[in-house]
Amino acid sequence: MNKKTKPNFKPYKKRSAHNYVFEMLKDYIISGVYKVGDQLPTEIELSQTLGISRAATREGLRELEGIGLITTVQGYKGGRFVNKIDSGIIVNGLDLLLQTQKASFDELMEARKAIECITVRMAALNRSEENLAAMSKVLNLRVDSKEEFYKKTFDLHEIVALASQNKVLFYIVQAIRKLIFQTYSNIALEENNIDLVMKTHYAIYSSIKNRDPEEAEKAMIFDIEAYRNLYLEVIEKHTKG
Amino acid sequence: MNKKTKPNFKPYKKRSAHNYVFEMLKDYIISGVYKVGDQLPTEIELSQTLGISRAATREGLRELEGIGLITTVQGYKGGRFVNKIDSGIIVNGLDLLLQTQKASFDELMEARKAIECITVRMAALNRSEENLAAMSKVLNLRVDSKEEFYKKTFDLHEIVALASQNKVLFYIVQAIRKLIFQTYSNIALEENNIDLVMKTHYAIYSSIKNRDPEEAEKAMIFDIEAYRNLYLEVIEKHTKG
DNA sequence: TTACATATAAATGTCTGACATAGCTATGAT
DNA sequence: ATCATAGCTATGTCAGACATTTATATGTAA
Repeated sequence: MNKKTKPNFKPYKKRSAHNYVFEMLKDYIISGVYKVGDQLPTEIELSQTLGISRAATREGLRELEGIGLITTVQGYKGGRFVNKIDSGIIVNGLDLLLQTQKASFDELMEARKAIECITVRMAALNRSEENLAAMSKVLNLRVDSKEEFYKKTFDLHEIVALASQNKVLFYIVQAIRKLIFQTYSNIALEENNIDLVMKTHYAIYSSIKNRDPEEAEKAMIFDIEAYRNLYLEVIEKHTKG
Repeated sequence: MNKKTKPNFKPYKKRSAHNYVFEMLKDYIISGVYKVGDQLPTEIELSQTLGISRAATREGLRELEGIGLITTVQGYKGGRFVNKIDSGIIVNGLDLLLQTQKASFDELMEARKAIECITVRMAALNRSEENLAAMSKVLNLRVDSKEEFYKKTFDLHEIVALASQNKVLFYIVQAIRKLIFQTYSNIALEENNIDLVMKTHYAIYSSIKNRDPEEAEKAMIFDIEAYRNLYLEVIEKHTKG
């Protein structure tokens, strides 16, 4: 038997201590033993229970923190707490990726348009009555500040994506939208722009209600391009002023 | 001034030691000071340079490992090495998300179809001559094993996504495809299936060459649904046998 | 010469135990 | 009532020793 082809038998399952902590807690969190908001055992408890030093235990916990599964809080009543697992868990990775690969604002908006358009079409075909009710409720909300209006906009798009009845698309749309708003922040809407956005949102709602994918897509395109243009205008002003 | 509204002034930027290590190295990696494959300074060097204990340094490194930026290798010629930043960096997060939210195989395939269809349409409109040449080269490759055929299939879809000229879509398509193949592994293709797939791939290539988005989308749908059906057949057999 | 065993080197991995710090809570003085 | 303070409980940090891993170099025997 050649040296090169000799199989490299490894001892049965000899993981490092820190990795053991990481994998074990990850599994517990994924399988729901620890739920959102739950506090993990303290470092000391964990290390004593597992027979692993505090240092190695902390390394495992730090890796969990890296992938976004837990949050660490120092001080009295502090500890490690299980995060909610939502689209946020891919936003950082996507951000990192697009930053290093130097993706442009236009590419991001184009991708958003492409994906959110197909999503709104599916929403028009698959929406439930509850989805409609939720959209209607959000549309009829009175808002008193721009912040509330942004929130309302975010919520509406979220329900639309949800109405597609496809979780994968839902989370991807959410992630892209979050990334756009966190990277390029919110534009300063003028009163007349608010009116325009509200009309467009109502058009999206109507066409979804009428199960009309063509119209829904048109309205969505209009909405997204309006945002894009507003953003570019603001940029324009800034670079000039 | 009320207690509740009293601003909580924090000392100017007092980060924890481990977080300092994490952020600093992250910035260096993102900005390209450390490039793909580069070895970071050893723990000891880092901790001595920064005046931070080895334990805290290791925690920061472990967090970097969590987000997928570096890989740790033990032993002689070991160390910490900078990873390639590609779609892989979001695959784990997406996997985690879909696992906990219990997204189905069908939802994943449907999302893939939706996104890869719009991507192939854009490819048909935006493809460059280089893209065509790359596709042609892959299509004409002789393959001797199923593994090589899988690789070939993967490469073709990758070039198609690239031809859309949109990095965001490219990475999202890649991430979804990787997730599908790593989760549901590869189906056992029969000889006649290979022929079918090759014909379909050629149809995708032709329609992109002809700048025909409609035909390109049709071919892509055919390709994806064929894969889906083959997979379901295999599952069927397994549950019966 | 070749194959195999062994030593070495250079990195990460682990452990212990002490002390520092953060931040909510309760207590007591004004 | 308000403010300062001490205490509690968690994480944060440190120093220093020793263990483990693994490629490479070295030596040894067939």
